[in-house]
Amino acid sequence: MIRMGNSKNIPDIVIGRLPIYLRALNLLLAEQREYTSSHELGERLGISSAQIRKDLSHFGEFGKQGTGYNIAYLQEQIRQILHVDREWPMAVVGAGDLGRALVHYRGFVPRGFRVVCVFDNDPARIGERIAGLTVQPMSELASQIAAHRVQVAMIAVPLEAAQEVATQLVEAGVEAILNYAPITISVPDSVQVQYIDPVAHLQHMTYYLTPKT
Amino acid sequence: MIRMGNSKNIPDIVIGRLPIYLRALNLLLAEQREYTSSHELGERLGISSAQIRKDLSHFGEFGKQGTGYNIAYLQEQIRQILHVDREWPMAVVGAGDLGRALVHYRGFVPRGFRVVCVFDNDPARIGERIAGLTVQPMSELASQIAAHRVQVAMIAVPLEAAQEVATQLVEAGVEAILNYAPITISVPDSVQVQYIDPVAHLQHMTYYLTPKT
DNA sequence: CTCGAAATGTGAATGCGTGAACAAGCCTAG
DNA sequence: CTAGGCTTGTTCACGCATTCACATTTCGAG
Ligand SMILES: NC(=O)c1ccc[n+]([C@@H]2O[C@H](COP(=O)([O-])OP(=O)(O)OC[C@H]3O[C@@H](n4cnc5c(N)ncnc54)[C@H](O)[C@@H]3O)[C@@H](O)[C@H]2O)c1
Ligand SMILES: NC(=O)c1ccc[n+]([C@@H]2O[C@H](COP(=O)([O-])OP(=O)(O)OC[C@H]3O[C@@H](n4cnc5c(N)ncnc54)[C@H](O)[C@@H]3O)[C@@H](O)[C@H]2O)c1
Repeated sequence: MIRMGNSKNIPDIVIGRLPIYLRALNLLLAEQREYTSSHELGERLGISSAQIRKDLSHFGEFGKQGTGYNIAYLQEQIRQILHVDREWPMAVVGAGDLGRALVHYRGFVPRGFRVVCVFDNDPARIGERIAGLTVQPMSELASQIAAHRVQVAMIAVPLEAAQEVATQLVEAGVEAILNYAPITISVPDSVQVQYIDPVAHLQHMTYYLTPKT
Repeated sequence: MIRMGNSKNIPDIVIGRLPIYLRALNLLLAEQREYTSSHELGERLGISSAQIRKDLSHFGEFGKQGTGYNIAYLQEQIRQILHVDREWPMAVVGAGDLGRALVHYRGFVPRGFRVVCVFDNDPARIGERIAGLTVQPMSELASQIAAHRVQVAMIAVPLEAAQEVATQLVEAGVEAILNYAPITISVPDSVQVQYIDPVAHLQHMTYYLTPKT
């Protein structure tokens, strides 16, 4: 059985680790390496080798006993599992400091994503050009998202506007949202949402610190 | 017993949720609300009310039966638990697109953090002023971090440079690092590390999506 | 060709986190 | 003052995730 449990219900936490494995495999490839092992990967990532083997075993048998994993092959398999063996067009809403950094970011394309449109509601910003894209008014959002077949969007507007923007994105057909505004948004269950809040991470760490001053 | 288990070993995953609770309390306060309940918080955050009550009970008894939680009081308690009832000075390394957005970001100060210095190794960038700060050369890193009593730093350099920068930060005395470069870094166990990799979040979501084209 | 070292994939055991349920306490309405 | 509804803090049971440990396979050295 080449591919067991492919359509089974894989724990979400396992899916969340696959991008980390993929990141590590990219680096190993860049180092001209051909084979690696669950032990080496675990070492680099601070994860137990048993966990890596078990995670991968949900999707098939990618390794060889005594040898380990062929890096290029495993990388390709994980890319297929995560559906990043293609390029996802993305929309960015909010062309402020963060939004502009995201549009400029060259790290998306090599990993399966490309920003294809950017929106703002500030008349002063609309029309501005960022990395080859023109900032569009919100009135263009629905039509642009449809035209570019956009399923993935990033929200980079102030928190007061985040919920409304999320609603507009969902109505336009977006199915996955990465929200940078520090607020939990409400969307239909069928829409994927992830959050990035650097302050939450910082506060998590300061719990363990003793103030110096 | 007013404060039970304060020094006990609280599960790390619980600590990770406290900033989310804090974020929600900030919003409720902004809405002029005085009391809330575990049920309301759970509703807003998509978390079960039982979990919220259990998480909080690790640190003490902050609510009143029949009434719920006083928002301002609970907020203050969580701020103390997380040690953000003060302002942590922070360093930013890397004054590129992302680093500049971080230095400009006005969301740090209201939640307990302030960027006090920023570093880069590009001669063209050194001396540049960003939001009132001057970009410093890496040779200044150790002395500046000591002078400002910096314990927390953010890494916003290309991934090739991230490990070396992390090592320098640790040597300078930094105890917590928020790493934006998409690579797992190696530091002593005594140093806290958190990662932000938007692509990892995006890839996590695309697993659940069906490509439209 | 044989042997030993290395590494996978997987059941079994352990440990941890989550949700259900409830006794006890608080507040308000009447 | 009392009754009823609401909410907390906590116990318990369940289920999920992680780690352990090993049979099995592969490779390379001698
Ligand atoms: N800058 C950072 O480093 C950083 C880091 C983490 C999180 N964030 C979060 O990201 C978001 C954006 O941050 P920023 O620093 O870029 O802010 P910003 O103020 O520079 O940019 C926000 C942009 O959103 C636009 N906007 C406002 N309301 C809008 C609406 N209803 N529809 C469309 N566009 C709208 C504004 O015109 C502005 O251009 C904020 O929620 C912030 O908390 C920022
Ligand atoms: N721009 C984004 O939206 C974004 C999003 C997520 C993650 N990231 C990550 O954040 C990091 C920075 O991204 P960016 O877009 O700002 O890149 P950038 O190239 O614009 O900026 C990087 C800066 O780091 C400086 N630098 C390089 N090597 C250094 C060293 N050894 N010491 C000190 N400074 C050094 C460079 O001079 C440059 O100014 C990258 O690792 C990137 O993958 C960026």
